[in-house]
Amino acid sequence: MKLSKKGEYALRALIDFGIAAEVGRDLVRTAELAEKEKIPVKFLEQIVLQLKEAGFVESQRGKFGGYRLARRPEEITIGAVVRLVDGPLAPIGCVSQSAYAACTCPDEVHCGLRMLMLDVRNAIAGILDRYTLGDVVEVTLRKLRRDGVVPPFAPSGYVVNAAPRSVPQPAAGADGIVAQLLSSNLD
Amino acid sequence: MKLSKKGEYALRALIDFGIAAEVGRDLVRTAELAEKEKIPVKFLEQIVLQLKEAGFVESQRGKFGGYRLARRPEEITIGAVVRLVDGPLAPIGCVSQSAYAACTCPDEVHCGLRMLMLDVRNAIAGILDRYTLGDVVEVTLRKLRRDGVVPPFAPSGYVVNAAPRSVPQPAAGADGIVAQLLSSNLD
DNA sequence: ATAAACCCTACTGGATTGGTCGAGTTTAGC
DNA sequence: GCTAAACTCGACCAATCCAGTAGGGTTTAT
Repeated sequence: MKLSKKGEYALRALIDFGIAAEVGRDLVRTAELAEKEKIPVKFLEQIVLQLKEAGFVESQRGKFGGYRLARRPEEITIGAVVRLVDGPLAPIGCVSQSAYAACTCPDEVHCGLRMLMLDVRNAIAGILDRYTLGDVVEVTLRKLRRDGVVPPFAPSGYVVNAAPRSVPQPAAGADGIVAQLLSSNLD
Repeated sequence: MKLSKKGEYALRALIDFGIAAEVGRDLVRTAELAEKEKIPVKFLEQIVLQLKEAGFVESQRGKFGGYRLARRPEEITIGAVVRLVDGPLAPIGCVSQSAYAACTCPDEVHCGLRMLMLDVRNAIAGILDRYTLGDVVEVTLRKLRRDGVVPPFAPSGYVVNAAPRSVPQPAAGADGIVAQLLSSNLD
């Protein structure tokens, strides 16, 4: 049930673009991002390019160019990014919503395994399609602020406890760690 | 977030062994199972052998031999089987309980992505470690019975609505499809 | 003009997947 | 004890995917 390195890098990159935006930084260069995230530059370039083609990110070419988010972070779900880079979320083709494929089993209708895997796929999608880049950026920034750490990509003169963020709506029915971090004001 | 073919076949095989046991059939031959499930025989042999080494299944060698479950179906969680065949459930090493591996990201403590992936891994494990082979067999048999289909591996003379099953305890807090199927007496 | 950035395509070594093949070894029944 | 039917074991294999490398080409600010 793995997320590929590519998928991980894509998400890390987007999160960093989100943090940069939040912190008042416009463009971020791939070289800079690669160094910070310890990702091979040329590999990251490919990934970010794919993110651009998909409309998650936009670029400024030429000297002093770079990348930035093309949409508001709350409009980018994690699920959409993972599907783009790693394909369907479902563990098995016969329960995929976005890319159904009949399985080889002789009796799909009575297949208990299929029901179970449907639960798994719904659980995964329930999280990944519910939370957005905005949520993850928010969680990350909160943790950084709590520890008094200056966020990456902050322009010089950035003050750590600058903007007290508006508390976002916790996702209904969610009881995971992210939901807790988002709904509580502590930690 | 895929389950491998091997993992799928392993589960399908175990479910069939479970059904066979439930239906009064002792040993099942790999050839028979392979044909029913449309799995290449030699591939299935390898898989079943691995299931035997792990103690899920036991064999009777020689003519008229075959395989059967080595434990009660309620004692075999789906998660244990998937871990055996496909490795850790966690989408990413740094949130794996059974096989933690530090990720390459520079700041694991403040990583929002990690929190999110921890939620995902908990959601997956919450399902796969909660439900057992017994649950899946039960769901499958119920659906078959509802439609008046005679289960596979039933010995001749098997009566479809034979044993009214005891209603198992629905897993607390679970709200997936499997939980519903297990807790309701209809459908 | 030049340097610094993004853009694009091709390639590649290693691992994994999803098997196949060919022989053992064990056992039931004649 | 012979034989057929089953499990057991190890090697092999083609294709695909993964995780990058490599090497330019194009655009833009100064």
